[in-house]
Amino acid sequence: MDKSISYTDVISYTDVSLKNTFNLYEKKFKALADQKRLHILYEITQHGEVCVCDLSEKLHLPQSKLSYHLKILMDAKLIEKETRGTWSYYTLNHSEINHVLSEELCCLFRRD
Amino acid sequence: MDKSISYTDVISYTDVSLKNTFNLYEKKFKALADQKRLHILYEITQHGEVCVCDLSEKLHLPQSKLSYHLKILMDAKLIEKETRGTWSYYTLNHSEINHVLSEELCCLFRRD
DNA sequence: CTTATTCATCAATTATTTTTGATTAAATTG
DNA sequence: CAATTTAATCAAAAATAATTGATGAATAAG
Repeated sequence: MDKSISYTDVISYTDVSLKNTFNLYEKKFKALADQKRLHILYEITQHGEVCVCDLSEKLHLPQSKLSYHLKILMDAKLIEKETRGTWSYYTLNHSEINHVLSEELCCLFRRD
Repeated sequence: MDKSISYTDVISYTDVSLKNTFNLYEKKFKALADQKRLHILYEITQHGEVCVCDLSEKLHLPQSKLSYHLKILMDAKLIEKETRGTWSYYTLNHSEINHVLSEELCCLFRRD
């Protein structure tokens, strides 16, 4: 049994809410920390909404890879999904994106 | 020899500058995508400037780990270093930070 | 009801990032 | 100059994340 004290333990002990805050933003920035996912956000920003098949053509990526990356963006709440028929349409979660990203990133990864 | 065409190849062929843009932001968001590094930025935001030994106490992390994480923030140009004597003092690179992060993150990871 | 389409999920492999402990370098102090 | 302090770097190991190809679920269309 490992009884050593980890970074996370110490921080949670001294300041739980701060630790939760870092945790939350870590997840969001991790989702943003990938070229392919930034390209996905760019395409959604440009077109308003896109389906997986649209993205597959634009990014030259197979469907399984796109589903993987879209899930990461979804879990970080940076995008939202609406299913119509067999298609899934993805859109930006503006409030979350705009909360994190500066206005200067408008039209690249966010929309005003 | 691998002749398969990668995502990066295709994108650079069709739009070099867009690919470079994604590359640049990927690096910045990667630097932000870690609890410990967010905590480092928070401490710098709070105190204006900090040395590695300050951070070691505050975050309960060994020096080598901090140097590693500080280098990642430096490479992403999110922080700057000034060495005085045997100490290295780290400060925020406000223009870069504020270019990327929203004003709503003021006082957490940026300063206005 | 059979076939086709769209997309999510899964397990195994591969790649990347982080940690660890030690070593090195530079500046300071006695 | 020898000893100490501060911090960067390095190589090996451990931990995480991404890719791959296949399978399965849901809807639509013939």
